[in-house]
Amino acid sequence: MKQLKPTESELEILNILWQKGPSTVREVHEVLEKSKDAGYTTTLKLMQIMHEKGLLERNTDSKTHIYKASVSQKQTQGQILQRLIDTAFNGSASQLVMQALGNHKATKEELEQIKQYLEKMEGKKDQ
Amino acid sequence: MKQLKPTESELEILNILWQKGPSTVREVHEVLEKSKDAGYTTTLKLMQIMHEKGLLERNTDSKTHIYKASVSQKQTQGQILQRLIDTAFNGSASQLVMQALGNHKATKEELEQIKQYLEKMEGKKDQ
DNA sequence: AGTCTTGTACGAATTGTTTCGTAAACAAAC
DNA sequence: GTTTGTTTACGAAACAATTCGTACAAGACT
Repeated sequence: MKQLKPTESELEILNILWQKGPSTVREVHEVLEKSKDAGYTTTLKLMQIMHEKGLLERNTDSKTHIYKASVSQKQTQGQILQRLIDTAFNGSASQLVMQALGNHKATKEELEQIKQYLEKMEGKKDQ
Repeated sequence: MKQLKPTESELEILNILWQKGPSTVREVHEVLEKSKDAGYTTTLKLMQIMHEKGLLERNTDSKTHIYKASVSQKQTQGQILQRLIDTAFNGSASQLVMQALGNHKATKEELEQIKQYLEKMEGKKDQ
């Protein structure tokens, strides 16, 4: 499998497409604008490059092209985390997890959810 | 406080310095070499740039300079995670946590450690 | 002193990322 | 059918990150 490495800007776009599903450049751009200051053609160009790289697929049947992510959210997130764990967390996933929890004040419900998830994992390990 | 944003290569170097403490360029380079293919002067240049940016301090008393990280591990990790949560995890820290746990097959001990950490946090919340 | 080794400094080439101006295609509105 | 608006395409500029060649300094070793 290819090791595609989205840049920061590309990640923002991927994240939007993962949320919204297939979208036009304008739709993506309108979301992007809220958090970022860039022109329409900049977004367009980025998405064209992402298409060349294989990060996005597009349907060009109509004049207005429809783009969608061609990499899965799970897998991409996994790759990024793996790299981050290696480069900044000295290979320790649990260090990353605790740092994320500590800084971030999750709600009680979120914490509970994570705890259940942990128990499920421990259960699997014992079999 | 300034928002310093180490690049990927810079993070690798920071991570080494966080582990080893103050070190010479050669010491850092020798660790770096194991995981990466780059010449000595490349590492040197990187560390000089990091010094200019304020990411590293150095002692130039002797001919061979000694560098150390001037940003804290905790805070830097926190910033990076925050950015990552925003751009790739749609603002959800718990999504990141579960993804990290799921992909990464932590040891039983690590899982236990995280669970204890969670309980401690829940305890604090109730007060 | 002369050679060797190890180090820093500097500058430049290379590569990757981001940004946007401008032009051309196309359709809808007048 | 000409104007107006929306879209894609292309190219180049601006910026940032990475890499390394080369020169020079300093101490260590004959």
